[in-house]
Amino acid sequence: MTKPRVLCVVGPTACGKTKMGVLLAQRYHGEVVSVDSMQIYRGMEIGTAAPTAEEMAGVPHHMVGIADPAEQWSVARFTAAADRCVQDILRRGKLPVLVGGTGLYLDAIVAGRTFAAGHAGGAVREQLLRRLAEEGIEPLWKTLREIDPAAAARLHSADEKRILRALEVYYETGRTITAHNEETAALPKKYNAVYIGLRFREREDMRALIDRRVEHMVADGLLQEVEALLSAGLPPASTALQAIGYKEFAACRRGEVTQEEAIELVKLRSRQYAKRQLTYLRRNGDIHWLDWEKERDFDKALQEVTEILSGLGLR
RNA sequence: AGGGGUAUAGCUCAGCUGGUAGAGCAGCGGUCUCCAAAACCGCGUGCCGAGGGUUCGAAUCCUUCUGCCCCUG
Repeated sequence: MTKPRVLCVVGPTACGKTKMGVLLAQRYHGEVVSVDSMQIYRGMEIGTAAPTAEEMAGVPHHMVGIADPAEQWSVARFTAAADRCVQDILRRGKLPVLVGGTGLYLDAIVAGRTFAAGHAGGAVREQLLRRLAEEGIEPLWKTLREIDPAAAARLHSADEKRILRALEVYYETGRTITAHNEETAALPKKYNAVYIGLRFREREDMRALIDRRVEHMVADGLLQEVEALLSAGLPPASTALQAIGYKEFAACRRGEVTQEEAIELVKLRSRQYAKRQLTYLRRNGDIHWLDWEKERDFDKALQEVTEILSGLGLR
């Protein structure tokens, strides 16, 4: 039995994934599944550059603006929900087009990866956090070294998040995270993914576009959007408030930075984010990269992608 | 015009009494299996403003010039 085919559009922020996703969905009779940890939240359209109804151009989009920002979504929850969308699209005989800025999420969906028990807010996690606050990370890291030496060796002793998670998996399941990871990594991928990557040949051109885009967001009312979100009374630790643009303007509202400083910070964080995305994607050797020269030329890009895909038997 | 101060990495600045320089931020590279737009790790990229002098040896001391800042007119 052959694995179902899915099309993936990847790349750093501001490189045209949204538009390319729509063009490809139109061309190949598909539907878009957004794979973005922040676009999933409602009321954050401007700052996350979520596709507008106009940009969607009639193509069905999934996983965009469907969650309350007060909710805590995570990789596990997201991938489970997104995969249901993918399955549904396939069942209806259409092509899933996964458009994603969140590399980990996309990988997890394509691999059909499952996550071990335990999650933020869980009893075990809370207890570990308490231990962290009281004792610091050293004792926790040493504990991990006892129960899962491989994980302790792999993780840097300052990596609190992953050390906690590794311990959590052990306490929740009685098995080490190393064992769990080895097992899931050995499973065949769930989907036959074709990757199209968008990026700029020159980093400077990407930066210029990011700067321009942030200015547009501000002009389009990013501040008001943040205001609305905050006045809705989000828990301060919300995942949604980790989004670039929101945390900076929240600081602006608290009077910690001026509006000008907030704008510059958003630009800075955005380009650092884009760099991390590029790093993450670099290890995936299956990506068909399209490099923009200065400006984005979607007509030309779509033509190139069509050639690539027809070579793979997609029409 | 006179007096004082300052000039060191892309930026802000350290560098005591002489031994060819180091922090933060930025930048670059990387890790990533439940907060991932997150978290964590690694890397210094330099004609120390220019010229001259003292010295075995000058970012450091002396001097001239140049730029910037402050004060007095």
